[in-house]
Amino acid sequence: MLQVSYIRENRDRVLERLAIKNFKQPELVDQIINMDEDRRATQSELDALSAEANTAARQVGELMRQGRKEEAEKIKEQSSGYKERTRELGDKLTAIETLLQSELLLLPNLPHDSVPKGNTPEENITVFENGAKPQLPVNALPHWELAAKYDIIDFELGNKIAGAGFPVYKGKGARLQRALINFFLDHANDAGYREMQPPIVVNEASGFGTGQLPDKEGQMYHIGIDNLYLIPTAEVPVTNLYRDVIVKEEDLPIKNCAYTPCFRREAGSYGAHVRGLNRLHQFDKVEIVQVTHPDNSYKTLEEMSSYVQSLLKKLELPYRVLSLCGGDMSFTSAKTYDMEVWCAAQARWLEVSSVSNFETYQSNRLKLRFRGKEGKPQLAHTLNGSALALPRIVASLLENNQTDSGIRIPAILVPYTGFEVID
RNA sequence: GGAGAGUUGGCAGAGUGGUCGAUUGCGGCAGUCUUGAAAACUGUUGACUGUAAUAGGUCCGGGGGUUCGAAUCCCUCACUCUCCGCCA
Repeated sequence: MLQVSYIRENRDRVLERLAIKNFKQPELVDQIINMDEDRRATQSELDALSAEANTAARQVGELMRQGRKEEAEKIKEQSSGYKERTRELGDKLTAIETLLQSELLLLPNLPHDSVPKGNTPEENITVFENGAKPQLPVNALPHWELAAKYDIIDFELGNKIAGAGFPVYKGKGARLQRALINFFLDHANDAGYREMQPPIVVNEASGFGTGQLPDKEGQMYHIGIDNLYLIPTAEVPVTNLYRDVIVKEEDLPIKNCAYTPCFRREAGSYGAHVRGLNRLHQFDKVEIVQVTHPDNSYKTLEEMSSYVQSLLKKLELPYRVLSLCGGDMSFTSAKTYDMEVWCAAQARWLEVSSVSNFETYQSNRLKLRFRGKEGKPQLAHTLNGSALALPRIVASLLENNQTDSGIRIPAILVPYTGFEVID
């Protein structure tokens, strides 16, 4: 959520940046500014009235103490009207504030100056590409067929016990999952990220804190009886650890990592692009999250991007890095890099990580602040990224590394899997 | 699932209708002392809103009520803890 004070003081810049994001309702900006003016006027009116009422009440107390009952009674009578008038003004103020809040929630984050213009994925800019695409034999198989051939991932069984999008990993397939999780966690720890193991359900307040609620309610699995949500990403519980927190400036940056399963309803998805592991309702992911000083967040974004790339290099996967254009970035992000791996048999790039700087957009909602040596608490910046999401990494490993004698496991993973080939 | 207790500032913990945004202790910060540190002593120390700066206003789990006046009384919701039961 953007800060009203910032919008008020930087109207033209806000409009200009929103245009980069292809925002369709620029008129909201002026509406918000006007509403805020109205809010402040009403607030000061109410404040003045409350001050009067407070003074009168204090006088009554003072007179009673002195035993001057009659005078006290007189002021009491005069004061009886305050209640209704403050209530009226208070109701008006609440109404304005509620409306203002709901309009503020409609404004996306402002894209950083370095974010390219554009509305569609085609307009994203490839900033880096690494690794050669493997040349596969003509009889190469897509990963879902490889999964069946080697009996390592069973979509049918998952279908039977849960539903589509909930695969069962078997034997070496299951061990590969476990190996990847440990590989990712170990490297994140080495890179200074403190491991957390959060709940995989969250309450409503947490859903609001990171912005999944109210707008993405339908994307999460909801446990109605207890009013809890299955997390769509570890970002939600981990970032919410710092909700309503004022940290010390010297404790920044805070670096956390977490492995969790992730649950997404993916309502409305269909077609060949969601086959096999390409899109699932439940998948595993290691997430990295940072809370930084505003001065350092863009340097941190580059570091996180490099870190994710280092994992892809170690896994020997061909990948590219995209700088997302304004129109393709998520609502809450100020700048995003997507990492995509090449899946040779499908001949497609698949997104395996998205690294974003949210600047103060999340922290404003979360009330996540830091306090320096002097001065008032100010909002910190938050960033997060996948490091990494498993299914598409597995898809890419299976497709790219298929040979006549089985699927080759990259050397870095062998200590984790305990085997070199899936056959 | 049954019964009970509780929710106050970074933490602990007072406060049961009127100078209470809140006693006190710890912690933090600054100073005195010291070569330096510790100890001791002194002072200081919540957030939000608002103003050019003052002032003013709001906040004692959330919401509502009673009252001239509510942290304090009433209603309601949420959450936490303890004991019993069940159980990985």
